[in-house]
Amino acid sequence: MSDSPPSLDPVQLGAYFDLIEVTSLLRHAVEQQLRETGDLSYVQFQLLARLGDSPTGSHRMTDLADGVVYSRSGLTYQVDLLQKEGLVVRAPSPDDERSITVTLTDAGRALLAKVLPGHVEVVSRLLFEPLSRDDVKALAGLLAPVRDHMRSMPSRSAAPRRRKAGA
Amino acid sequence: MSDSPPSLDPVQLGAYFDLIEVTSLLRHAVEQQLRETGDLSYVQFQLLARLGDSPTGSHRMTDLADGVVYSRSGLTYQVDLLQKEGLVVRAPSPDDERSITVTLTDAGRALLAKVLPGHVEVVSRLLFEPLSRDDVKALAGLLAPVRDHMRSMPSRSAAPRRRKAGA
DNA sequence: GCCGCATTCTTCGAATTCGAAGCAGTAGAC
DNA sequence: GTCTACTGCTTCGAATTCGAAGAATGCGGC
Repeated sequence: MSDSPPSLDPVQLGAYFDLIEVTSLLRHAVEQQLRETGDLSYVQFQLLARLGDSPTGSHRMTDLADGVVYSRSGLTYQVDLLQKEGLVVRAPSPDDERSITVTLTDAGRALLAKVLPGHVEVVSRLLFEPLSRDDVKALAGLLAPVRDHMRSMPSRSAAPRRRKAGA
Repeated sequence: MSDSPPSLDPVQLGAYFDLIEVTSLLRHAVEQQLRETGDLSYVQFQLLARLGDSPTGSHRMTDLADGVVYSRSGLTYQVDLLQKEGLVVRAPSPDDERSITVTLTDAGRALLAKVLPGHVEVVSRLLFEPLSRDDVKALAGLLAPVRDHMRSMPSRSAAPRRRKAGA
């Protein structure tokens, strides 16, 4: 029940804090750039980018929400906005009537292309400037397993149907 | 004007995406834990933690806002909430009448102590479980320079009062 | 075929978030 | 001393965010 000390290494603590701080600062900077260049929020950009990466240019709502770590209702709201701007289109999925398939339009692709260079520029300048090529490789090698680990974790309420719901 | 290619290395891209994804997932998990254990949002926890770290248990509003990368008005709102809960106290700064000094109360310290173990547990399980001790050291060594670099950057509009505001 | 349960998406209300505007207090020029 | 610009904090309105509840579809056992 208590086989771990109630605190983290100083090194761990530093890594954790820096991780949060670096990401916050990066996000903040990127957000400004996206707002200025394409009037997009960070989530909206992430959604467009994910759709643009897909071979079909489409994804289901649920997969998008999980992908960018966002609430379902929040995603509905954001896709509404994107659709109003003509950047994406909603259509019922062919194989599952419950699902909605979101697809990038040409306008969406164009806007993505318009904001990408500036986005890349900010990320390069803020995140990658102080890192050598090997540093980046090391960072990627460190983060990928963590990502996989987190994605494979039960989402903190995955098995509540386990009788009793005890503890 | 275009001395950098309009795209990132695949390795850079992977590192960037994983960074965002890892932090989003971690934040999400931590948020749930804090909400359940102490009815705190992540920002609120960060604020209490920062105050708890300070030798005096206090900080100026502005420094807190900058520290956690938050808007000034947002910070006012959050400190209001914390004060209503009796977790912090506001007082005018002795040396500068404009500044407000926020100080952690005993109740705040107690709540911090109450949520910390669970917090540490989540971070350990999600972030550090797949990383060896050396991995963590490497990660910290990679992120610290990036943090310093970002903090030293002009905040994207830092020198607009410079005549002409030219590029 | 039919019932119960899970999954998908949306609507709704409440809470949070930000930027712009406003109100002191401070500091430097003169 | 006084004027002007700047800093630190709060108020305000608008936009976003989430979770809970609701409506519709799919899936399994029988």
